[in-house]
Amino acid sequence: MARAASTKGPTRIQREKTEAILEAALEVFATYGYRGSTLDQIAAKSGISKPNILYYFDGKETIHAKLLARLLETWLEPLEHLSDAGDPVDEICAYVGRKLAMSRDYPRESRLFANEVLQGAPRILDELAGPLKTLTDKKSALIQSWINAGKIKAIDPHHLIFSIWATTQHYADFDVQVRAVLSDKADARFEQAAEFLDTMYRATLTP
Amino acid sequence: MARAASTKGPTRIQREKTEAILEAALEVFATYGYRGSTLDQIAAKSGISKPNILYYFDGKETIHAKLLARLLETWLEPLEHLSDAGDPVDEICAYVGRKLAMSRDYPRESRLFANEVLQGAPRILDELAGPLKTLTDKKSALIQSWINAGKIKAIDPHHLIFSIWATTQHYADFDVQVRAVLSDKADARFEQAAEFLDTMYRATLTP
DNA sequence: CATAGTTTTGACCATATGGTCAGAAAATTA
DNA sequence: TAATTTTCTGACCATATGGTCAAAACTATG
Repeated sequence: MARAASTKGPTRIQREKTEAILEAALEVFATYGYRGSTLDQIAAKSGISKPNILYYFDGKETIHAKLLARLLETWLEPLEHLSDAGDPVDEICAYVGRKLAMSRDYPRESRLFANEVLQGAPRILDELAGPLKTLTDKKSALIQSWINAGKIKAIDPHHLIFSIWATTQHYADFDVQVRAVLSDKADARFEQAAEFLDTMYRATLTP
Repeated sequence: MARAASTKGPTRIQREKTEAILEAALEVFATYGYRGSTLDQIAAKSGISKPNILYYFDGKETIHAKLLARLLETWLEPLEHLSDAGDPVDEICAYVGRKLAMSRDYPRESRLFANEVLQGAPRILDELAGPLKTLTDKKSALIQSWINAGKIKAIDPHHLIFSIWATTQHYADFDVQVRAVLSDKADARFEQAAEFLDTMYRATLTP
């Protein structure tokens, strides 16, 4: 079996191969979705034979589950960092910036998530209704407290968060479209987006 | 063959069956993406046997292509209606409203499009780089003229349009997530969104 | 280096899936 | 109603795909 004895951790080979498989799988799943992806594609991309992949993972489902679990760990992080330390408007704009940076630096993760949610989130519905909702409610309350204190304009906190998710993830999920429309100016899309979004959210929030 | 003689149009049966197949196919493709969908699913949902489906359409690909072609016809319509007739801010907000209404009334079409673009738009890349880019450039120029005339605040027109697409389509494409987060208040999501987006874009655009 | 443990593979299997086809059933027309 | 055309189906096929397994190849260690 691939699982090493409980006392020792995974061997070097196990770590390397497991990582190579997950790396290739992320690429494939993010591009074609769960059902559209095949073990043969992952095998080809990782350079690891299909039976060997199944030596390290129980099956296609398990690989996908592992990727999603990893993703969810880091996905909520930017929002968690939203605190009442600094100026509310700056705080929210900083969150927008972090989220946009994630679209730039981890577009595959964004697409993996988008594919999953778009298809009804069959494998992560519990996470959405649980941890995600809990965190969103908590941060919405924080935003509401800022509104009550007159520090930002009165808007619906939940929908503000939705709009931030939508506008930032758009640059990863709809990248092909963004590039097609911007064509020659596409290279600067993230800098342009950063400036536009900063302007928009400052205008929206500044009292 | 299913194709009627060139002189006569399609028969009643042809119209009905073709429509039933496309209706079922839209449902299936929007939910599972192209590769994730099967003819058997479409057959089951439409109540038309697989061989009979293939009597009306050349194959899976053709059905999908037909749906995309139809979609693109109507997809750009809301943006085309953006004119310099009324007040610029009202015009843009009206466009946001139309786009949000499409997410509410045609969520499957939105998801079909999202699935396609998310996976690299292999079948509609030409449409994006052609008609979509042309229209977007034209309307960006209109928005820029409003900026030059001092009628709205100076923002990047292309990214304004992206943000409108993102925020409105989010309510169709990420519906599961929106509902999970709003839970008991989910029923009113479109009214809430309409109000929030109107507020945000007025704040962003009003000079 | 010999042995025990780990990793890798080729061959293979069962099922799913897109698609074909000859002929039956139904509808239309003469 | 008989002939003709359109619509529909069961049986079938080729390929793709997730997964299995026995044995080979490799690695680490006493």
